[in-house]
Amino acid sequence: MGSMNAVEIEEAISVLAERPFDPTEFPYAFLQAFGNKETTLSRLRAGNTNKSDVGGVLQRNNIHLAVAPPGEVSAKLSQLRESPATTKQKAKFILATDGETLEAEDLASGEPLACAWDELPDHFGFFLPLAGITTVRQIRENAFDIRATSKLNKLYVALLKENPAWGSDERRPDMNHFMARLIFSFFAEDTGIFAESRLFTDTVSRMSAADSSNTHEVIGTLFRAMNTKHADRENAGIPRWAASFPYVNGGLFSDKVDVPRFSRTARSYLLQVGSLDWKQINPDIFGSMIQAVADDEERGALGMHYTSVPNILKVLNPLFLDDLRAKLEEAGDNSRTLLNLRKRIARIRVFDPACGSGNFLVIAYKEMRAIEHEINRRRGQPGRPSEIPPTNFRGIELRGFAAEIARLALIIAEFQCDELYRGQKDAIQEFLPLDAENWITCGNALRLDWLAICPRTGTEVKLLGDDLFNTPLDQPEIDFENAGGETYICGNPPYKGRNKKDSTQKGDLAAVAGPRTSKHRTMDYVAGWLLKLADYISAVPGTAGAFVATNSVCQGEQVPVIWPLVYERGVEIFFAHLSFTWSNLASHNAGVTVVVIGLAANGTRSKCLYSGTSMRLVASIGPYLVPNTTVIVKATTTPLGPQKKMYLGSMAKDGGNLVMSLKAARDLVQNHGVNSAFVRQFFGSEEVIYGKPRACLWIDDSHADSALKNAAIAEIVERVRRFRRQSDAPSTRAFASTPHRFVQLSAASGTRAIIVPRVSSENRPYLPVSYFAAGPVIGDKCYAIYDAPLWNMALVASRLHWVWVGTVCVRLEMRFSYSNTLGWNTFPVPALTDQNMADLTRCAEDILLAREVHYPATIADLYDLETMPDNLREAHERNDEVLERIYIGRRFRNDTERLERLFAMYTQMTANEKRSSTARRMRG
DNA sequence: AATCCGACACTAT
DNA sequence: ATAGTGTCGGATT
Repeated sequence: MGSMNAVEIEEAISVLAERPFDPTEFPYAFLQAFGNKETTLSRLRAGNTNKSDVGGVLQRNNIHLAVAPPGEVSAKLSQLRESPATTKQKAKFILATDGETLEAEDLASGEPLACAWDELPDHFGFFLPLAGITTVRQIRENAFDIRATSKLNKLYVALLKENPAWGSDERRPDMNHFMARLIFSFFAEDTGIFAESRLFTDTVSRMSAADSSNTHEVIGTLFRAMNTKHADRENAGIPRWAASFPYVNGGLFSDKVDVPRFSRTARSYLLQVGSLDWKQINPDIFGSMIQAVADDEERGALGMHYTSVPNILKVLNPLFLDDLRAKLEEAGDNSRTLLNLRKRIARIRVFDPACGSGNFLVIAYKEMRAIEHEINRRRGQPGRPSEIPPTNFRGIELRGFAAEIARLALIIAEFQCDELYRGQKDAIQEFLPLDAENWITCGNALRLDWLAICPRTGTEVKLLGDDLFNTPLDQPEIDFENAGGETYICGNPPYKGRNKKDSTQKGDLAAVAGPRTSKHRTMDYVAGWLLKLADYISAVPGTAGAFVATNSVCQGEQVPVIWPLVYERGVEIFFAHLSFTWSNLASHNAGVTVVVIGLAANGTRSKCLYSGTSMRLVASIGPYLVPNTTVIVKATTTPLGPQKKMYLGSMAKDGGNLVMSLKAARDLVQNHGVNSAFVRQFFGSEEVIYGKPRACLWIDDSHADSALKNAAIAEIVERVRRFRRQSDAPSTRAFASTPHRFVQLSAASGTRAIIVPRVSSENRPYLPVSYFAAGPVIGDKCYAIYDAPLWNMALVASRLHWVWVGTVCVRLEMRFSYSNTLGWNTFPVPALTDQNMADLTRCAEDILLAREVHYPATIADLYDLETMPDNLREAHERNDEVLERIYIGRRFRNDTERLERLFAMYTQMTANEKRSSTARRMRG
């Protein structure tokens, strides 16, 4: 099976449906459209793999399809359904067609499909499981949006090819604006906004020459007409054939913008896009798909950056929609209460300072219209004009095309809601001309003053440009009539981790956070939005906001950097969704793990913690998204308690040269005369967890000269030198002069070591930890405690430590990512008596002995939740029992209690630390 | 001089 | 192809 994405499949099916029906070739062409390779098809043709018993084509585990004699499609489908081969070969679909009609069935769900042959492209989504695309239901329900995206993309590319200058930075906005006008025109001609159906497409088709030479002039004339009031058209020289186009204006048609020249291909794509049924557009989904069209880098993943509505509602519902719905519920049929609620809704502003193509805004708008409609229905006023002004939905977006689409998406959403709740006639009547205001700002949200875009509400004075905390570089001059009311800020801003920001993004973050902390470089890019949100909330009382963010803003080193700055504004977390994966339509869903964080002024909202579908009320939510504690844990280089010092292993930075497989090392010694004294076992995380060491070259400076006399060693070392010299990082280049050794020899070593892998699976009930005698090289994917009493290992292996590290250290997606400074040194351990240490040492020994029994089982084997041996489980239970008795004199009831105790102890121990260091300073 | 992170990056199945 | 689970080394303190 190929790896075509939905957009590519749509294209292939469209091509198939446009060609004359070929009964012999159809089954193969169909399979090809879903990504089957030529070799697969030729084997089916030859009959080797064709299992059909009704004269069709049956691909195992896939589809049984057959061509029917004219008019006998239903009969053929029955035949396919009843065929024993269909069941035996586990076909997922059956399909029959005679080239006039087509019938099919999804055998798993029983869902039928019947359509005319040439409508097949409208239903391609039905068959997507054939291409391995099964997970996302939305894609099937939004076949139109994918088709439109695919065709617009072709048009966009063809236009850029014909007008290379339009791809430049200066002209790109014109190009984007042009595309937005086109999309609007297609929508308008299919929804009755234009006087006749297909008016735009037909006019272009009729008036422009087939050789495409004057297509741009025709379109330009139509756009000009739409920007000219009827009374002025004669003076403006608008020709008669453009007369039936309405006056649209709004921001959309007001500026004078050229039309790009069309090639023949571009013209034909234009007409194809126009022939789609734009009534079916879903502005939220379409927008997030189409925005990739104008993005050179993203175009490869066209249509794949769709964000699901349920995920967006994870932000909007707890932020304010749930409350509105609850108020609606309470109001019942009380006309007066309902009226007040309607007035309240009409004054709510929703502001997304990272709005992309506007899907948060569109969904918020639609949900609010639904509530308003229900109010009107209960008050006996169905079909009443909406009081919710689209100008209350504001956004900032950096990418020009996305910003254009966001504006358009809101316009379309408004029309569709009017049509749904008030009927087509009213919707059309009041639709034009469009409002002139542009309430989506194209710009850099971290550089703009949010108060200028979404000013304080109520009767206060205008606050344009009054930014309390920063001096913006660029201020849009927006002065909306201010309705008064609540403001809700929402969105899914971009994430860029510590090492992934480009220089512009670093600058943006420095502008926001630089004045307040020198550590802004460690913050994720998304933190800039969180800080500006906190600023806005403190400046405009009553505001609440929620963003989707990478979960690492609530973990590890970022917590002590970001959250004090939020709290310092008098702002707190009032709801949060714990980590979940943010999925899109990309086939290899490089998922990112996110949280949703809701912020509001201290004490203004009750606190809700969401996890999956469950929700619980809590007293407070801390920056680790843990209930009832707002403690922040800071990395420290020395242990807080009695635990011994833990060191990071040695870092290779060798371009994969010094470290090698055992086999390669053996080959060096046996066949290339390498002295075995220079070869040592090497352990990283994986090597520890799976008990499979690798090898590395380990050459002391004093032996470097003699080692390099060996040709094989010299060659390896030369490759290391080259790799380091070519590195972008100065910290690596600096070690190009000592290529025979690791860049960093761990600060310590010893005869025995307790080893802790850095990254490990979240599916184990205890952190992996191992114990080695001297000899192997410990790589930087491990930490080590050298020559320490074994009770240190008892701590690492405890459930208490699992809970602590899982909370305060960062995670890679959901994996544990261990840290000495953040997780080990900060781990609150009470003072230990000699007896305590002896007991814990015994527990650690028992754990090692329990593992020993199962030799050669690895840590991965032993700590698999399903198959963990009883004796090992018992050894850990005893370890936890002994340790927890030291903490509180009994076992903890659960992990929540463990965490609460640990945070309480941490607070106490760090307070003592502060006091004693102050005392030391005073004495000194 | 030491370490934290990854709108990830692999491998195994 | 996707479920499962940690490499690797740049950028930062």
